[in-house]
Amino acid sequence: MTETPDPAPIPHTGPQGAQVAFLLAQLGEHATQAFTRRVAELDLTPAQAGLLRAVSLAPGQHQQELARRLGMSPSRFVAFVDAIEARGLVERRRNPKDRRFQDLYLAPKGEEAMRGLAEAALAHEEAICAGLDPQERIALGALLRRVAEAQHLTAGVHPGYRRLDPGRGGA
Amino acid sequence: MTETPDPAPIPHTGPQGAQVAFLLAQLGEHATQAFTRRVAELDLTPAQAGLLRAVSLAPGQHQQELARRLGMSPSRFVAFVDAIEARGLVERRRNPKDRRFQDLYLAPKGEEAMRGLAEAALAHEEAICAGLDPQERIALGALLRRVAEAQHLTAGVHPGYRRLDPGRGGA
DNA sequence: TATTGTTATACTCTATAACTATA
DNA sequence: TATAGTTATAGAGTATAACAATA
Repeated sequence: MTETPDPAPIPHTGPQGAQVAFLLAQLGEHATQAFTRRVAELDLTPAQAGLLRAVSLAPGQHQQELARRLGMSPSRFVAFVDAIEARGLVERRRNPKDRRFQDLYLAPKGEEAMRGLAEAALAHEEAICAGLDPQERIALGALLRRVAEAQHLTAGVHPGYRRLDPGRGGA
Repeated sequence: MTETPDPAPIPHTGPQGAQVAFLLAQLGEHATQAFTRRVAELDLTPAQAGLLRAVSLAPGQHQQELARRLGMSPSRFVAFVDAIEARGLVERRRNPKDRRFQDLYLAPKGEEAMRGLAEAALAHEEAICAGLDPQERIALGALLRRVAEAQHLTAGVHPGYRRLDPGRGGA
């Protein structure tokens, strides 16, 4: 009989050969989904949260610059910003020195959203780290930073924005 | 020219509030992409690798059972298996006791692919853990397992198979 | 002429739902 | 009648490429 001999689910990688790598992929996916649900309570997607944060960090960037950073095509970025602007979270302003540019600024409602996002991020961190004591969290953070550094992910690659690099479809 | 005032990229989460959670998301995405490129050298996608592994672990499961485990809809699973069967990696066999079932078995070329995947998984693990010494790898694995356990991810949720839970789009 | 932003078209991917065979 | 598998249709999401405005 077949009767599902082992009910253990199927990781995409052999747990024997790739323990840490698989755990990272699994937990990363989980963390991303959890964050997605959390910002959904603020009626935001992770990409929208990323844009608000980017604009908040450096107001006045123009669209193509932001699109490139978020890994979006310029054409997609237009509709993306349309929706956020329609909700009054960001403002487009023509750059007076070069009227081709549309510079983005945080609107008052956008700053309010940023405060909500900061709270959400804290709660998210707390939820993900549940089960670890403060020392362990520090140790884990340090190890993860080491790995990220070794992988040359020095700052941030904004997971979840791009689908797959078009130039990577090797072999 | 605007000259990109600060070259710092944009994480989707504030690095202040969510250090560990963000690192997990970032590294998980990175690990998944690296694995995707690696199995692409074997002309496989992560989902295909997952199916081969699932069939290898428990031969003779029928399609809907496998589809459910991999988080795919049955209809999508058909074309998915078609491609893998056409390449001679798996075999469909009608279950003689109940001819409605199509049971899946690994074909000889599929077993060969599994050996290649085992090698790839080892190399992948090594690449991801580069920069950590053996003790640190053990420590990191232990911490990650603790987190996974606390999140009730006891075994494996096969990241990268599903796009987003359809029932999760909460307000 | 070159570049930003925008729009329009086409394409890929996926799920929903109808259909066939078996029980 | 109910279930496994299959097929067909429709929908969402995306990128590529054409277009308009500004430099």
